[in-house]
Amino acid sequence: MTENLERRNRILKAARDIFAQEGFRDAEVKTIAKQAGVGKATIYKHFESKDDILLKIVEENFHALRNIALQNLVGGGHPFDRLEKTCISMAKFLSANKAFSMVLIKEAGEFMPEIQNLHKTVVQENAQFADAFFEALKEQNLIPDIPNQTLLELLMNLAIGTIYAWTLNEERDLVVDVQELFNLWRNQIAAREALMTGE
Amino acid sequence: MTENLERRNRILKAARDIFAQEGFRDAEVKTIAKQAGVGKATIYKHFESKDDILLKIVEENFHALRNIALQNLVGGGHPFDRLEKTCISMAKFLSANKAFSMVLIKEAGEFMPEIQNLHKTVVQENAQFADAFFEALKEQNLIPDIPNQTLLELLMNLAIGTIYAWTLNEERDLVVDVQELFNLWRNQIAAREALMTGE
Amino acid sequence: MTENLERRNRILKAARDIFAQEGFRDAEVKTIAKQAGVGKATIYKHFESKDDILLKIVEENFHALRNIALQNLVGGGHPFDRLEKTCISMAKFLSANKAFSMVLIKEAGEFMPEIQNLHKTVVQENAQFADAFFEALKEQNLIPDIPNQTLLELLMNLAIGTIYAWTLNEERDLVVDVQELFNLWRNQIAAREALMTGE
Amino acid sequence: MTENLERRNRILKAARDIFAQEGFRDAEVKTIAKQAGVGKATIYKHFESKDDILLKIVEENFHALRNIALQNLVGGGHPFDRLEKTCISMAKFLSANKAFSMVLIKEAGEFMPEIQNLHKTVVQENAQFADAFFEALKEQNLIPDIPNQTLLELLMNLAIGTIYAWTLNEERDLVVDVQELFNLWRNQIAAREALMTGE
DNA sequence: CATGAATGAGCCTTCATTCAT
DNA sequence: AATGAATGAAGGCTCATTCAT
Repeated sequence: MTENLERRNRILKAARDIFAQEGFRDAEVKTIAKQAGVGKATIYKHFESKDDILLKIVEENFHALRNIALQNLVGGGHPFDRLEKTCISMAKFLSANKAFSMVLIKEAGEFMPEIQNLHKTVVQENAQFADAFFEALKEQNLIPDIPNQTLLELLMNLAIGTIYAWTLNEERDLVVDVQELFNLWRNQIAAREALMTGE
Repeated sequence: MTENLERRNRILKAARDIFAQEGFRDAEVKTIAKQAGVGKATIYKHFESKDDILLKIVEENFHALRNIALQNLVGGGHPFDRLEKTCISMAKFLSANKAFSMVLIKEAGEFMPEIQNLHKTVVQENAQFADAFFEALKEQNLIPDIPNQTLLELLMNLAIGTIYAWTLNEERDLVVDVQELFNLWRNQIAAREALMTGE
Repeated sequence: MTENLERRNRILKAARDIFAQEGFRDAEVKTIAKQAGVGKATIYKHFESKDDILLKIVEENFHALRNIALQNLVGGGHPFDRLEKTCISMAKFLSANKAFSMVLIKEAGEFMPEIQNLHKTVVQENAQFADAFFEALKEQNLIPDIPNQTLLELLMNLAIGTIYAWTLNEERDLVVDVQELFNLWRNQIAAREALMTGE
Repeated sequence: MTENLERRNRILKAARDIFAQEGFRDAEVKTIAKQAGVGKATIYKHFESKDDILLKIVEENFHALRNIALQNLVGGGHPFDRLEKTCISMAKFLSANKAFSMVLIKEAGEFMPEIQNLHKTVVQENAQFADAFFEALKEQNLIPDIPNQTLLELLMNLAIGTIYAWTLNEERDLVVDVQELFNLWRNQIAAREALMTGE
């Protein structure tokens, strides 16, 4: 049974890689099978169709990514630190699953309604969660006093853009990029603090 | 001959729309031909292959986009205003050519090495140009004193993320989004100015 | 256009032959295409699917067969002679279209509900027609005074059995077989006449 | 060992039913295995291939059918009565094994040369046997004085047609149909006797 | 010259058969 | 010894591309 699971994971991994390299449409089931070291028919024992493989990849990784976000955000400590820790953790996950990230960016929202729904759901969930979070940060003047929705979109767009650029560039390191973003942010905050108090 | 050109443009426009709606791989040449009001074979009189159509779409729009950027950046006025004007102009172009934008986001970097090269070229060109630009802005403390390369990447990522989100969301208005971004920026700068001078 | 029709008929003929030789399920579209001298895709320009080809073969030949029956039955002359002429004509048609006959016998009633419906329709139509016909024959004592339905089934079964045996045997000649059947019948009638009148 | 035999019979029965319902080509080995309550591999312990199952089904039932024919024909009593008893017995066997009958009618002569050979063998055997039989009937004027070969074919065709129609029609009862055929025959003979003697 | 009919390479998926447990 | 998971050959159908009209 664990043998079975291991095989399933090999297929998923192979599919992620192939989808990431060649795109979903261009990827052939035959290639995935070869890369996974299984026969073509075996794939259809584990998944209903080629579409189903993509769906499962997105679903399972989305699930993992959401768990990472939730676990890091709800911890103790300063909200800003928690945000940083969360983003770094997510960046690490995406970095460790670059193939998934590429698939997500490439095929998201275009291929299957299921993926679109997933996307919307996650955005909504995060939106609600982020609301309370932003307020806490604003109280300490750590972020500008602009509408939470605007802030979320701003951060999301920056995040998506950063991830998108990273998927296109072999030499980029997403975790470093994110870390530098926070460093920059901290510096800006510190500079402002200095302006307000120092003078 | 002008008849010919008009036909070619009809094909390009149709292809942009179909590619944007269905994705490059799912789009059928037959559909493009029907939408363009020409026969399938006519398409092959103007383009070498289906791939070639995509390439030409990206090339020509990239060219137009670059021209917009150059024309706006090199003008007179305050560098920050020029940046804003440039971004707004580019947003308007992308907004007016949403199909192209969607195609670019969806297929960029994945499909053909040619597109990747285009992308890199444009980034490099802009990098060199931006260098002088950023320095001017920094001199007036309009942007933080961080490496130009970092700044460029930051802005590019934010831009790409904003565009990406816009392509996925029917209700978004890219020009408005970009304008708000600059408004926010101006407000932040103003707030800091107040801090420095007001006290 | 007539070119198109001729191509369609070539495909139908090829399909009939291949279906007759190898059975519907074992027959490959590729083989039919090769035999018809067209490409595989051309077949799908004329027919929706492999199933559709079979359906069309049966429909069109059923139609022709029904016309033959109707045209011969309604003519003038003695009812018995008309019956004989009709059966002989049908036998000639089946004989000239042995591939169709084999397909009909092999796949009838098993493969598609459409074919079953066709069969029922034809039987019902013939049943109504036959009713009047049998009565005329009975009045002259040319057939036994048993229910028409029974008579029809008897004849139908004999016909089907004769055709079935013919499809399995390369050396048989259906027209000769049917002719002999009628000769035998006439002899029997004559013998009975002799008995009744002669003595 | 008897355990083994019982298993084999379960497989044969299941195969008969599935073949009858879905046709040989459409029937899946998996389905047969499930219906028989055994694993797929077990089937291949008992039979060489899917084809082999069909062959064995036909062979064994043909054997049984031939035994029924021989046992009833060689008994005492009037030849005509023996013929009737034989046909009724065979009809009963076919009726009790409708699945086999359907398989036989559907796949006979088309699928495997082996089945064709079986068919020919049985026909020839019956032909020789029938020869003596017909002569006896002719002596009593119970059948017309036409060549035995013709008579046999006539009867065979009628039999095959009757069976064929029965396999296509859920509501038919083969035994009743055959019985009525003989009743009709007897009535006709009686009527002729009356003509000859009555006058 | 513009066209759409023709084409075959190629894809996803199925299923008879094998083999490791 | 019985099994079902694994497999690859094969088949129906599609679509980018060509070509005859």
